[in-house]
Amino acid sequence: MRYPAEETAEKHQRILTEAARLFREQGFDGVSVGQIMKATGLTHGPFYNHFASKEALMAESTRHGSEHSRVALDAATISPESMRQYVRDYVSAAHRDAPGHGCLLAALAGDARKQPAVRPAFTFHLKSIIGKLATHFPWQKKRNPRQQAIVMLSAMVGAVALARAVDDEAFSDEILAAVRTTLAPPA
Amino acid sequence: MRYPAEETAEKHQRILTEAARLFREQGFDGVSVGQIMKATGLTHGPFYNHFASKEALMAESTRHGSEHSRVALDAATISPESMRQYVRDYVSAAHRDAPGHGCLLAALAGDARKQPAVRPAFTFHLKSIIGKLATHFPWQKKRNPRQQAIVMLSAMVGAVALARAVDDEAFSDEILAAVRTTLAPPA
DNA sequence: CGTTAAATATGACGGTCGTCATGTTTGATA
DNA sequence: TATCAAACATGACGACCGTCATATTTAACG
Repeated sequence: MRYPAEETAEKHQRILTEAARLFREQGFDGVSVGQIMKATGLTHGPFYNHFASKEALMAESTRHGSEHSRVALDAATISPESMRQYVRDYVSAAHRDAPGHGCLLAALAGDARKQPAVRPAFTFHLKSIIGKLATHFPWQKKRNPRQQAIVMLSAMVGAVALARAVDDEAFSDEILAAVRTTLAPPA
Repeated sequence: MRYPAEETAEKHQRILTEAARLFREQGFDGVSVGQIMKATGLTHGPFYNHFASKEALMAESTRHGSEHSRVALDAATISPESMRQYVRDYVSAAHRDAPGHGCLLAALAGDARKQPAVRPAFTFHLKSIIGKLATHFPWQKKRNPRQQAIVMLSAMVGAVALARAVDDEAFSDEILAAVRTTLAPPA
């Protein structure tokens, strides 16, 4: 049956949203097309009415997630304190425990290396985040804000990735606390 | 044919070594048992004469790679300058371009999260590296060496992971240079 | 209003993977 | 020396995956 254009567009967005979540939770290879379609309430068949291939979906869902994340960071640029809070929230147990709703960079850096189709979107996203951090974070030393932003974001991404990989909750918390208090000590 | 015990032990080690390399290059899910056996010069059959399952191999190859890496870091603890050089070599283009011969943490952090069997070895390795860094790196400020070590290693791992994921060599180099010169500026 | 084609469900095909079964060879052991 | 079983090669089985084929329904369009 042919469906109204509005419903079709909604389903398209739902596929993108569910894919972005599942990919961050389980990795690109850890999720099948069928699982994604089931998560949207459809069967596996109509997938190719919406996307050319799984690769194309990976790329597009990365762009989709990137846009969402960049909007969130933009909201934090309104004040120095909200920028510090952004960093604290990033390097937090809540973010560690919700990869499906968290940052692309921390969840998919390892996968992006092996997926040529997603690397352009991943690269664009990383450049964008670094640029915003360099411009809006309240740096103590005024020299080399871009270099400081790169180091800070590397530590943020590394800390969350390691905290997620570790099998010892106290140790995981220690990693997050160390990086969090170093980068953005509480007021 | 039954083979001499010595040759069998050699093959066992070769499987471990090749698996550790391939897993770091392509991820746990990106390498099949058959590929690993082929890399050792055997067919897929005898795999189960050496390991109980692919999961068991993942865990054991992680322990194997961990031991290798810890020996390399121990060699660097002989002097403050060699510790700084260790950090410079870690955050380098050479390391970025050779994941198969590089650090477990940067190559497999994302995969370890999804593989319960490898998380104990991964956790042990991370704790070990942090402990050695905290003890032997020539910190400027004498306070909280462990916290500084955690932040430093997070930035190292994050920088290499991001530099590998990015589709722009100049940008990738910039990430490495920023973190390298911040953490261990050349003498 | 009649025609077209888009979106869907069901099902199937080829490939890959982890694992196991089987037969064979031969070092190790008693 | 005779027996045992470990290590190997070949092959197969069942499951899953990405993709495509087909038929059906019906919104959209001329």
